[in-house]
Amino acid sequence: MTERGAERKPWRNPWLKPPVVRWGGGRKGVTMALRHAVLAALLDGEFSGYQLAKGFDIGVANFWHALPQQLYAELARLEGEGLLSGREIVQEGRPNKRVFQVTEAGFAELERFAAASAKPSFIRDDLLVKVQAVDDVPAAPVIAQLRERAAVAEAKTEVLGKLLRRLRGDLDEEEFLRTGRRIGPYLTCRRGLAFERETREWCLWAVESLAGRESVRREGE
Amino acid sequence: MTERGAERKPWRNPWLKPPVVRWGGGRKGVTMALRHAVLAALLDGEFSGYQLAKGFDIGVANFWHALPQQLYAELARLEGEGLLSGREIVQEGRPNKRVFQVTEAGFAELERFAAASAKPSFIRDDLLVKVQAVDDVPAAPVIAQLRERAAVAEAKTEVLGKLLRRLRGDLDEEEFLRTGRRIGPYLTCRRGLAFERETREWCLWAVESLAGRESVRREGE
DNA sequence: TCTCCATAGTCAAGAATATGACTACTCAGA
DNA sequence: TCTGAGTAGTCATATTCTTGACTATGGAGA
Repeated sequence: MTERGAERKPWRNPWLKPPVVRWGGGRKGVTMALRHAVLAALLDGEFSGYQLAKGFDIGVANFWHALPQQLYAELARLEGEGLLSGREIVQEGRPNKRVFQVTEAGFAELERFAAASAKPSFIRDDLLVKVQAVDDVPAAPVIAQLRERAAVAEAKTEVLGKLLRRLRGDLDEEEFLRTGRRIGPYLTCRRGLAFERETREWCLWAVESLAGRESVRREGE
Repeated sequence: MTERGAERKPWRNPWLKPPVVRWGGGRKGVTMALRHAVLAALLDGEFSGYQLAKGFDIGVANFWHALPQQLYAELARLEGEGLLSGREIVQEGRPNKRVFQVTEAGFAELERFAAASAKPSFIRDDLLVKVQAVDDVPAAPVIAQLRERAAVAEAKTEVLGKLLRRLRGDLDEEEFLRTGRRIGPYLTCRRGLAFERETREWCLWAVESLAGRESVRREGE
C-alpha cells in the first residue's frame, strides 16, 4: 500500500494495451463509419435516401450494409453537420425526393477519415458459427444452408461481374486501372467478387466434406 | 377512402417485403448470435471468460469478434439461462477463475440455432470505404493502410496454417475430413485462411494499381 | 374496383456492440 | 523497491444497428 492516492491509472487497462497479438489493434478512431460509407457512395453523384437504400447493396457496399432507416437518419445528420447538401427534386407521378451531394466540408471529412488508421475487419457470420458446431448438432440443416449460401454467392458474383464490366467500359482491366478516372469502386468491387467466389467455393467444399461423413455415420448407426 | 378503419397493415412495409434482389433477405431469426458463438467456442472444452477473450481471435472466431466485457456479460447471461454451467477453479499464484461448459439445454439451443435459417454476412470494412473514395482523397495514406493490412493478413494466414496443421494432427487433410471426430473448427479455420489470403492478395494488387497511377499523376502535376 | 407493387419517406423502441474506467493479485526485471 | 506486464474480472455509458410500425401517391393487372 505504498501507492498513496493512486488516482486514475488508465494504462492499467489490459484490454487497451493489447498484450500479445490482438490482431490489428484498433487505435481508437472515431467509429461511426456508416457516415463515411454514405459520403463515399455519394461520390458517384447525387442520390436520395431511397436510391441509396436500393443501391447500397450492389454499389458502395459489398462492404457496408445499412437499412433505409439508418440511411435516412445518417443523411439528415450529415446534412445538419454541413457535410452534405440536399435539394428537393420535384417529380411528376411520384413523390418528390431529396437528393444529396458531398460538400467541401464533406470531402474534408472523407479525407480525414481516409488518412486515419483503420481498425481491422472480421467476418462475423452466423453460418460459420453453425459450421463450427456442426459436429455436435445435426448436420443436415447446416448443409442445406451452406448450399443456399453457395447459390447466393454465385448470384452475387454474376452481379458483381457485370458491374465490373460496366465500370471499365470497353477497356481491359489493366488499361482501365492505369487510365480510368475513378478506380476506387472498381477495386472494391473486385474485392467483393473475390469474397463471393471464395465463399461459394468454401461452401461447396464444406458440403462435400460433411455429406461424405454423414453417409459414413449413418452406416454406423 | 373506401378503406374503412384500415388498421395495421404490416404487409405494407416495403422494407420487409424485399422487392427486387435484396441479397439474402433475412427471415428474421433471433439475432443474438454472440451467445451462439460462445456456445460453439465452449464445445472445445471448459474455458473462463479471460481465456475466451484471449482465444476468441484465433480459435472460434475468424468469424466472430467480441470484447471481453461482452464475453463476461454473455457468459453470465447464458449461465443464468442454464445454457452453461460454470465452476470455480482455485489457482495458486494467480486469481481463481470460473470456467464454463455447455449444458444439455445449451446443446439444445445450439441445435435450434443451427437449424434456423441464417442471415447473410457482409464484409463491413473501413478500409474498403477508403478505397472506394480513393480517387477523391490523397491516395498515399490509403496505400499505406493497404500495405499494413496485407502484412496483418499474412501474419494471420501463418497462425491459421499452424492451427490447421495442429487440428488435423498427422493425417492429411482428406483423411482427416473423412475420419476426424471434430471437423467443424477445421472447416471454419479453412474459411478464415482463404479469407486472409484473399485479403492479402487483394491489398497488394490494389497497392500496385494505385501506386502506378500515383507516379503517373505526379508527372502531370 | 380492389389489390399489390414501387416510389419516397418517418418514428420509436429495443438489442447488440463499443468505449473507457476500475479492482486486485503475482511475478520478472531494472 | 518500484515499474510494468500478465491473469482474472466488473461497471457504466455511449453509439450503432435492427425491428416493427406508419403515411402517402400513382400505376398495373385481376
